[in-house]
Amino acid sequence: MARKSASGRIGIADVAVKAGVSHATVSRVMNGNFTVDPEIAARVRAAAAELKYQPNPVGRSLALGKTDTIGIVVPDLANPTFQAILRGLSRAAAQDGYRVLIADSFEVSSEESILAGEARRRCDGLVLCAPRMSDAELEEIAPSLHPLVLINRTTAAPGVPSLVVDYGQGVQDIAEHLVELGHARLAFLAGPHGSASNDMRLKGLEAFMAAHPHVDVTMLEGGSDFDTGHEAVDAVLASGATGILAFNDLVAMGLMSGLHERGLEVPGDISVTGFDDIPFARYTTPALTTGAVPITELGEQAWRQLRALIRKEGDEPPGGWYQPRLEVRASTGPAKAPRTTVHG
Amino acid sequence: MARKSASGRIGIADVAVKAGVSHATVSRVMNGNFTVDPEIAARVRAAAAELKYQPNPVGRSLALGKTDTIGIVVPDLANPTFQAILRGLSRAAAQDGYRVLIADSFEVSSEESILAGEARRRCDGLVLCAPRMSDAELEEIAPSLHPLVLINRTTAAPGVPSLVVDYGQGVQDIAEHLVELGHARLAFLAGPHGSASNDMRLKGLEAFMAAHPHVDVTMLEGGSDFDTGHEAVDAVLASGATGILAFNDLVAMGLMSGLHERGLEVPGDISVTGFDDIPFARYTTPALTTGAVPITELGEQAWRQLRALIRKEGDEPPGGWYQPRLEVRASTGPAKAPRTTVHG
DNA sequence: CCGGATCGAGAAAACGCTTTCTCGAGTAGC
DNA sequence: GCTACTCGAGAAAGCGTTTTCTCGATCCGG
Repeated sequence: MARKSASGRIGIADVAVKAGVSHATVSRVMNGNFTVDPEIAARVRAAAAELKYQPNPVGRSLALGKTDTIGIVVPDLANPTFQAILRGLSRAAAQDGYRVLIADSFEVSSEESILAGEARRRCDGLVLCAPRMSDAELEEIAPSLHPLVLINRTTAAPGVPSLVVDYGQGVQDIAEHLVELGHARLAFLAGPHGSASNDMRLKGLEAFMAAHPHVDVTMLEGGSDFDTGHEAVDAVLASGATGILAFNDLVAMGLMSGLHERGLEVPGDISVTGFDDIPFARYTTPALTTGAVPITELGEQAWRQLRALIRKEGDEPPGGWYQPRLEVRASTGPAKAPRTTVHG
Repeated sequence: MARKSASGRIGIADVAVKAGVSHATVSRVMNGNFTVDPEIAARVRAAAAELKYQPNPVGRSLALGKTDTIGIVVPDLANPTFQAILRGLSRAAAQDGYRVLIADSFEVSSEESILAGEARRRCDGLVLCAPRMSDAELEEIAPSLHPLVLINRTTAAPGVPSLVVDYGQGVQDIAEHLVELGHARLAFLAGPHGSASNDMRLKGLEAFMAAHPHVDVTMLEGGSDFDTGHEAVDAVLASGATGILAFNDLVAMGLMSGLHERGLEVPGDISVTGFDDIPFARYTTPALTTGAVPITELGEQAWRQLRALIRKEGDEPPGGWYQPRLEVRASTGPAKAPRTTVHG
């Protein structure tokens, strides 16, 4: 516990002494309570200014029962998608005087739940970003995490808004685009196992395949980063596909880089598409055709939802559903004459 | 104030009642204090488990005078360099049970100082990332921010470790590389005004120019993002330079993209270099020659420094100086026959 | 068998703040 | 001129912990 007094930092008590009033009065002045004599208020303000007094947020939080902080749990801070969400969230929250505490689970889904709980306890609310945990686990802990907003994940637990991108429709749009360009053999470079957004893409592809029985779609194992794409070159070539749907832009970039090393032309030999439309997608060579998701906006929306929950406002429509927009750039083009399997 | 009791959440008091002991004993048990009867301890633990009790971090922070949180202030969260630092910092801090609070100043240097102070008060320490504020201002507020670690910036204020990348040497290495390839006309696409790391690059170039009076170096206005590079195409071409040192990888990527649109070959017509070696640099086409900085490691080191300060250990050597490593990739090549000014 | 040392746990103070409660002083009303 | 009411500010409680203080009980040696 406590040294005799003053932990070095100056507190409300020091101001009170200097101004010759009580703590209570100082607090009242600092919080703009007008039931205090203007002359005294001025004296207090002067004392506070002179001592450069700034209220201790921890004491404040304890008394007020709020921290003016929200938490965000992401599976991988290295992923530009989550960075963008974080950015949007942070900016939006900052405008309302809230700060963001980050918790990176490093894709360890077993830790996620504890991490979320711990983060939540320090904050007034939580954003759970594409959690990898099971539906059952999510549903179980959701109530204890309230106010809670989910991104790219839904739950049966009540009162939890979800912001989700319709990846299923997105991949269908991309696949359609490739088919229109004459590609008859497609390949999908899948994302991480257990990723809900990957499942949505898979479902979308199933729908696509049902609607286009004549199109051949190969499923390939994958991941979510450059290296995944780069290492997938052999598998992609072996598939004989001429139109490749990469899990996201990162994978697509890795793949394009790998194809380039093999001397293959994009889109001359093979068309490549990404997903997300991260800022870099516009500047690859060739510029990447992708499913554009307003990622930063997603973060902003997450804050709005969370804010409504924190303030117990009911007026914010709960959750939201984002449609990716097909962004056609230079990495896709007409299919060549049907290729046979080529060994790289 | 306060409602009668229990704000919904269960507290130490509830556990105490259920276990039939005092708050104090519960606290002792939770904190592994062994001066408590094992039988009672078990009872407390059982009660705690049954109620799913988790200590309130705010109350804990107030009593302990620590928050187990550190803050980081960055000028722009959209910048991959700062993202990487954040990632390294977050990961390293997490391993020691600390969380990271982020504060994005959005390049508004006037806000930086207040932002830093506010963030600091909520945390046990602060990392100030390439602050844009003036030397005087930095030196003035530094003491009130202690424990404080600076990245890419130094200050005369005592007790403030600095982790700085030797951008000056880095650009010199890159410039040398270009000269060795036969380039006699270089151009530097500068970074943001007021950025200390830009100043360091400028100093490095001055040294280079002094050592290479026969090499022509044009200074061009710039910034730190894609668009800066993209928009600089005209200026670059007008300069007649064949070797371009972009402020960082982002600018280089934007520039390459712009050159590509103009039908110019990199490195055939013009060699382009970046700085930082962000993950994307390896995957551009052509892959980007750049000055590689161990950015994530910088974040980790920042935590080590900060931790030493927080724990009041003296054994951590204060600060550090990072040498960029020239990473030669495909975006640089032999100079063509000297070009005359070309209009794009 | 008794006194001093030991030990374990409850009571209470402290962390720094906000807010209710309380009470004295000033003011208006009759 | 005295009561009733208002207003402003100090006292104190409370937020949820940790930790010192205190004290009864146990234990040991003399």
